[in-house]
Parts: sequence; structure tokens; C-alpha cells
Amino acid sequence: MDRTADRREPTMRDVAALAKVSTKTVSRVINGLPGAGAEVTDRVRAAARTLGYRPNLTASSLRRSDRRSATIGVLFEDLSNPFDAALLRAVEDRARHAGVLVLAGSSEDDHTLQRELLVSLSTRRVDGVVVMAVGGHQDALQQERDRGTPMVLVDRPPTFGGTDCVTTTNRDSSRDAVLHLAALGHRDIAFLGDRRTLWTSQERYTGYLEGLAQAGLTLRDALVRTDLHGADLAETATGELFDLDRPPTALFTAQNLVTVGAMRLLRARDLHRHVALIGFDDFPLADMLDPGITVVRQDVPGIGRKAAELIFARIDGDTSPPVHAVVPAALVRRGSGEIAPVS
Amino acid sequence: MDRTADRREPTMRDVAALAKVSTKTVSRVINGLPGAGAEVTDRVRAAARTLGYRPNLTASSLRRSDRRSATIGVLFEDLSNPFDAALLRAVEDRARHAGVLVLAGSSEDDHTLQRELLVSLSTRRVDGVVVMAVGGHQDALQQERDRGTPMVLVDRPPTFGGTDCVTTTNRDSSRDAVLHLAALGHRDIAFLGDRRTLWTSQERYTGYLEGLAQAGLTLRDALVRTDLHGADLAETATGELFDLDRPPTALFTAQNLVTVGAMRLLRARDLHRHVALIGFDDFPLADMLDPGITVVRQDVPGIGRKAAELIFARIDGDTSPPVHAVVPAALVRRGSGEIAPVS
DNA sequence: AACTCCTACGTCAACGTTGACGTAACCGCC
DNA sequence: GGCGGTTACGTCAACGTTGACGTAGGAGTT
Repeated sequence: MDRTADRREPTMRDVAALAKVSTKTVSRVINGLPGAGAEVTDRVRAAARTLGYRPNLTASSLRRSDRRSATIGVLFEDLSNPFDAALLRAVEDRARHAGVLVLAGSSEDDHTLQRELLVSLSTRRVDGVVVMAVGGHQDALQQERDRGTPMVLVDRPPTFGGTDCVTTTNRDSSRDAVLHLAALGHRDIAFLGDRRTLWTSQERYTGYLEGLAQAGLTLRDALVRTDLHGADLAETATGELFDLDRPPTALFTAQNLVTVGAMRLLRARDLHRHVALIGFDDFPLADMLDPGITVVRQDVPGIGRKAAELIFARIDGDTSPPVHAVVPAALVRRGSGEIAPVS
Repeated sequence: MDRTADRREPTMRDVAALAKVSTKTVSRVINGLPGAGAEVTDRVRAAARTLGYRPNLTASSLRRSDRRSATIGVLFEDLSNPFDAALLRAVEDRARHAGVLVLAGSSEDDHTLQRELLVSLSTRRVDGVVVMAVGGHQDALQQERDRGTPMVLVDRPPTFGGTDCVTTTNRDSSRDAVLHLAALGHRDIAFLGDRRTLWTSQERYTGYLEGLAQAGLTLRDALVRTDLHGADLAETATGELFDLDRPPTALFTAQNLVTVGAMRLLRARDLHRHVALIGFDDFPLADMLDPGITVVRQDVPGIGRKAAELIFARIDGDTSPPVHAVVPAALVRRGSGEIAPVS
């Protein structure tokens, strides 16, 4: 009937008029501040309800002294990637408890896009940002940081100072994976990695080298393949490894999609029961494959929780020295990493 | 040195003072409106750059006549679920092209949480919302809709009128899956479904019934299991099916996690090469399993794109009658759905 | 009785921006 | 020389809210 379908949103003024008080008193009631009597409080509440009043947070945060928008930005590489999605979810859970909402975006590992999204977030006056930095230089991030925006990096550390970050035990876990393979007798362990511009790739490669050294194995350059962005490139590169005179007997795949590509090739050549495989990053159904895929599993919820805690602490004015939190990853044995060399 | 680390953000007034013009002129330059001379424009741009000025979108949208926040809300069940994550990504891509950012939240299929998140979004004056409705009543959604918030539902239609939605061919594709199994000679086809409160579950069950009828098969109630929320329940239920005197020779699993649970049991009892399986919803690595899992694949990016298009059209004032868009799903044959009955 | 203090309100201005409107200067044209 | 039109600005108020501050009335204290 008198549905206020497309009318203006009710404001404090409307509520005040209906309750016959001043807007300031409405403000007090809505925000639960003292200075409003019981009877007036009831009147205001009733008026707000009948009008369907919702406070306007943007106007409120414009005027308030703390200027909080109760919103943070989350800028990951690709929100449809399971790793990123799980991370977002963990941050979101923590944010909810702080009454904060999350503005989310995908940078697609593109500097321009990352910069544009940072500006969009800053223009909306988010209280802080959680960022998975794109590879290469971090000028845009540093610039944003220098403007005073609270910032926490995840998965990859900053190349500039003064900023918190949360990463996993990339190097140590990679070394452990290689040692695990070496302990089974493998001497020809290949490394397949993602783009070298990524810090995680570099760390995992360093861990691989440390593992070889610690096991007394010599590095064979022919068994190292990097810059494999995507499963297809990984599959091709894996194929080339097995065309070598002395092919590897074990593979260490240093990223999600690289693992998938390698798996595809092993299956295609019916090698999956004879060549050992350990991948970095867990993925759904890894246990349902035959053999199950042994992986280094990151504690994704743990990383997200920690990142959220850090950003909220900074937003709340914590000025202690920047933290580099490291959340441990663990080797999950499922079979593929426990295959002994044939010879 | 004179880094303005923790100082106030520069405003139009600051830029205006530096460029020796009025704030209104700064506004014109920043928004690219006519009425500013070339020389003044340059001065303002230079001043904005040196101060690191960023327009305050919240103040701007408060004052502007259209009141747009250039932000939409996305309220899905669980952002860490691959289906939801892919959908979010599709919406986000479309939003980016419209210069709009996405506030994302997970309702966890909980009415209270959904309502709270809707209020949070409305409080931040989002221009519209894309919602995956929680099961059961939709009072909160309808209430929000009645306030005038542009809204599009995805995956599940509204139980109230006047609202756009985007779903897939749940019923038809389920019927096709059952017919596909029947054509191979299966007569005992089981149905395993998620919570019955979900519209998608009901539709897929109806499709199952239609398929049986069209194939001239009779429904065996013992082969129908519903309310399987999560892989564990699905695994148990599947086990019980194979304890029957006349167990099924084929399974139609009507949801993601249900498929995984059924697969687990088939493997545990070494039935996976002898019992046919078709699942609703594709998932990563379905092709890497042995046998590959035949699925009904939804066009998730297509659904997200369509939902985004609809919400932006409504925000732009489109008042044409509400649309129920249906994005077709397709059967992807991978082996598990092509196993013939043993007898 | 005069004082202090407290409670429960109200008034006013301001947050950063833009719409409505004003105005001065200039151009062109009869 | 007067008129209308255009361009390039500026002034002012308002968007919805809250901080600073004012005030009336009552209670308690001396």
C-alpha cells in the first residue's frame, strides 16, 4: 500500500521528527551512548523501527574522530584459486568478529591492476589492507604503505621495511621434502617451480638446494625447471625430463598447478607408480588419487588468522616493530612421496 | 624527512589552497568536468600529485545526487568453497569493468548471519547485492528487497516476487544424467542428495524422478538418501546402500561433497570400477581419478557474469520485469558414468 | 540560601564533497 | 552600444552524522 519502495532512505532527522527529539539524541540512542532517558530511548527505538531506519556508516565515519570505515581491503592474486579463497575466508571470519567487512579483489599478478585496486580501496578509505604482492617490484605497495595505510603482506614478504607479513616455512619444508626423498634412496630428484620472480619460488628452490647438499647429492642443472606458470607448461617440462638419458626418479613440484601438470604427465606415461612425487601445497582429493599425493601442506587458515590479527592490531594503533610471522607447513605422506627408486 | 606518515589525509581544500583556486574548481578537475581552463587544470593536477591527494569516495557519494557508493555486496554460503569462489571471481571481474568494488561475506547457511551481513552491507550503502540465499524462509531477503535494495539471487531462486535470479538447469540436467545411466542398462539408480531445504536439492531430485519415469524405471525408496550435508554423511549413506539385498548399480550424487563421499566409499570397497557414478557439479582433478568422474558441469563463470549484468542493469535503473535466467549445465563424460551394470 | 554536581537533553558547526546558482570577462552580431 | 551567449571561475548550502559545548532542572552539600 504505502510501501516506501523507491523513496529516500530515512535519516536520523526523520527518526528525530517522529520521536520528537533532536537528531543528537537519536545519535546517542543508536550508538548506545549515555545521556538518554529510558522513556526517550524507547520512543527513538520505536520510531527507528517503524521507519526502517539504518544508520549511514559512510556519513558516520566521515564525521567521527577516528574516521574508521570498519572495512578492510583484501587484495589477492586470484580469488578463484583455492589457496586464495581459503585465505580470504580465514580473514573474513576474523574480520566478522571485529565487526569489519572485507572488500575483496584479484590482482592477477599484474602491477597495473594491483595499483588500480589499491587506489580504489584507498579512495573508499579502508582501514587497512591485506595483500598478496604481485611478483617483481613493490613500488605501488610501498607508496601506499608510505601514505600511512596499515598493511600486512601474506604469502610473500615485502621488499621494503616497516610492514608486517605472514609466510610459511617455504625453505625448511622444501628441504625436508627433498631429504624425505633422499632417505628413500633417490639420487636424481628434479625441481619444478613456478615463476622465478616469486619469492616463494626462490625460497622453495633454495630449500631444494639445501636438501640436496645436506643429503650429499650433487645438483644436476638438467633436473631443474622453473618459470612453469600453469599446469600445461609444467606437463611439458616434466615430459622433457623423462626424455633425458638419465631421467629423475623423484620430482619435487614447488607449486599447486605445477604438481597437477606433473601428475598428468606421469599418468600419461604410466610412470605414476614408479616415480616419486612430492608437491608443495595441498589440494582437494590429493588423497583420492592412486597413489595418494604426498604434499607439503600449508596451514592456510592459520596464515589468514594471523594476517587478520596483525592488521587489526595495527589499525588499533599498535606501533611495535614490524613482525614477520612464519606459520609452519607439514609434510603429509600419502604414497607418491614414498615410492623408492627402481634401480 | 618530512614524510607525512601519520598526518591527516590531504583534502580538496588542501589542493585548492596549493593551486590557489576554489575547492569547486578542484572538484571539476578531479571529476573531469568542463569549466576549468587548461592552465588551471594543470596547476590543480600538479598540486594533487605533490600532496598525494586521493578523493574521498564516501564523502563524495554522500553529497552526489545519485548516491552511488560504487560498491556492491556479495553474500554467498562459503567463500572457501570452490563453487562460491569461482562465482565471486566472475562477479568481481564484471564489477571491475564497471569501476565497482565488491564487499564479500559468507552466510554459512545461517539465517542470523545472513541477516547481520545484509544489515552491514546496507549500512555501508552498497548499490546492490548478489545473494546465495540460505535454505528455508527468505524473510530477511525479502525485507531487504522491500527497502529498495537492488538484489539478484544466484543458485537458488527467491520465494518472493520482483527479484531477478540466475540458476542452472538443475532439473533437466539431472534427468539427462539419469537417462544416460538408464541407457547403459542400469535399472537400480540411487539418488544421494544434500539438505532438502535447498531448492537445488529438490530440483535435482525432481529431475531424478523424471528421468526414472521417462526411462520406464520404478522408483525404489530405499535407493533415495537425502539430507547428506558433507562428505562424511554421504560416505556412510552410500555404504548403507551397498548393504542392501539389491544394491544400486549406479549412483547419481546431487552435490559436490556428496560426490566426494560416495567416491570414498566406492574406493574403500573397491567398487569404483564396477558401480557407475555421475555427480552434479564439476570439481578439480575429477579427470585425474581412475576412472574419471562423469559430472554435470555448471557454467559457473556464466552464472556469475549473468548475475553481475543483472545487478548492474538494476542499479542503472532498469525496471523491466524480473528475470529468471537459466544458464545451461552440460554432462561431461569421463568414465565413471559410462560403466555398464555387471549382471 | 547559595553552591556544586549530575543527568538529560538541545544547538551548532564541521567532516569532504558537489549541486545550484552567481558573476565577471569576453565574443559576436546587428 | 546594447543584447544574448559562452566560458571560467567562485560562493554557498547541503548530504547524514557526531564532537564540542550549552542549558535547564533536580539532587545533594554546606
